[in-house]
Amino acid sequence: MGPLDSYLPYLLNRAGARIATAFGEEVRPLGASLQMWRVLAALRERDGRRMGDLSFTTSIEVSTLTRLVDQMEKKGLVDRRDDPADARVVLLHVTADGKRLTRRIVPIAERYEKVALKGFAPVEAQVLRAALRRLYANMDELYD
Amino acid sequence: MGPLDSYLPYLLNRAGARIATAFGEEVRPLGASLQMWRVLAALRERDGRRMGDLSFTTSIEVSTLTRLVDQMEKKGLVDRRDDPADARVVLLHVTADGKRLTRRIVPIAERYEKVALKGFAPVEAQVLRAALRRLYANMDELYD
DNA sequence: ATGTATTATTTGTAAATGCAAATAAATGAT
DNA sequence: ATCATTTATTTGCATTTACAAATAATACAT
Repeated sequence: MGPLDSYLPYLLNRAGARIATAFGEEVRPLGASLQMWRVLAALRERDGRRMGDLSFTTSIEVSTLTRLVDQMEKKGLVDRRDDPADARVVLLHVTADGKRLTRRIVPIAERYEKVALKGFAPVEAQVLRAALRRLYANMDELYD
Repeated sequence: MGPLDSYLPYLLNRAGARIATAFGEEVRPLGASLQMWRVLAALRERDGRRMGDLSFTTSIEVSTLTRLVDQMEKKGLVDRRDDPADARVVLLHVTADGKRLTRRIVPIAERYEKVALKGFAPVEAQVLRAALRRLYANMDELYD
């Protein structure tokens, strides 16, 4: 029907990709990537999480996450520990360096939030966030 | 500050990735991918476009696009032609098969639009689209 | 208690992506 | 007219990613 830039998936991807790229460039000098930031942000909410849990909350595929965590471990940002209760499980913990890095990224993330939402009233921003959550939930229905 | 799922870039990416994946699965049986559909949709708006132009309107990186178009050409969906006015330029044209495929994908794209926006009033959908365009434009300001 | 099914993570492998360099052609300045 | 600069596309290469298979450990049923 309409032109490409009226398609929601396109608009969504385009905007998402642009923010992701810009943000990624911003945190690269700190030795991090967007995905690493996601993991750090998830661990900031709750530390010592299992891989599957992290995969779910960050929306990073588990096999991708494994390799990402490999890198983060090499950089000394996180720590894989065994779960005493279940030997299959790996619990991921932030290190002191990881926390330091997190503290440096937080203000960048906040700035990006501002730049992306420039000209949006607070209500509009909340409406947008709500819409994106709804949209995400709607896609669940396709999995039956 | 808040939890990961209050960050706009995350919400955006998560929703975008989910739609992209689902849509991709849907069109794979037809021998297409999401990105191919983007190219076809752009050519449906206007045929005989140059690579750089297509890259811009589809938001697909030029080098990625080159290889994507290689595949599409092999499948007989599009046709690379020389621009008589400028020998550097490649003009991309849809073939009859490409048009046939496009006609088969259009209804799928429309269905996805509906599924993604289920429960949204038409106004809400338009507000969302406008917000995504604005957000995309806002990111331009970072390139100075 | 033993075998089967389930769950958690990792590894193999192939495809997609993006940056930078290479190629090729046009434009503009001298 | 010739050379340097810019523009358009492609290729080289390294990184990211995802699916599926492999590995390892628990849980469940008999």
